[in-house]
Amino acid sequence: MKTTRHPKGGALASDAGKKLGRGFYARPAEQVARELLGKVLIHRKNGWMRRARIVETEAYVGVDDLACHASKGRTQRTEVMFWRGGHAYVYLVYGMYEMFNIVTSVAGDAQAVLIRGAMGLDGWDADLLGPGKLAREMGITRRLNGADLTKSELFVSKTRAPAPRIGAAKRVGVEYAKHWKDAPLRFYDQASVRISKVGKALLIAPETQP
DNA sequence: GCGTCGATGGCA
DNA sequence: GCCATCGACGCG
Repeated sequence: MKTTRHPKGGALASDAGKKLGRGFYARPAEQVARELLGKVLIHRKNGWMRRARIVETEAYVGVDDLACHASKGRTQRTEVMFWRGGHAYVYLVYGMYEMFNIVTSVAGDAQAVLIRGAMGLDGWDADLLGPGKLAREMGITRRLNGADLTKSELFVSKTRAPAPRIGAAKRVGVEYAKHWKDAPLRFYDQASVRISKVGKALLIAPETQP
């Protein structure tokens, strides 16, 4: 892609590629979480855009998954998780960090993928490893809760990326989730420099293709 | 490099 | 009372 770069990193918004469509998101969270690795997340604003390659995700697989917010039921906070796939679910944790998730599957089946890490593109040298930092640096706030990624200025590019070598591990910060706490639903690109909190003990056998 | 701890506010 | 977190601080 031919791009004009912003001095601090980022590129002209007009150079953004096509958005992934509903079909991509209307599938189980685990599959979407794997296939999001290597894809490019874009947030356009004021004629410019920030692009980042996704390197780490986590799947939350529905009301039966005790780590999934939707397991608490359909509340004001979890409402968008019950919408059809492709919407942003953004919420606040620990009083200061916004978590950016993408709702997946069909309406009524509350699954979502938490975007945990990415690498800045277009000369953008931000630290996007960790969900709190990623959302903050990409300017993703609760204002975008419920946004439709198939139509919004926030979206994932359809551009084909080389399929990364995928590692799986247990999810972070879900020790309370009883028999779900060790489920291998965190996925990461093994070629990525560093992944947030990937302890050796957490690693499951490497995998190859989404 | 690693363990511990506090910040800070929404939520059930 | 708990968090799908992060950064500062103390080690030695």
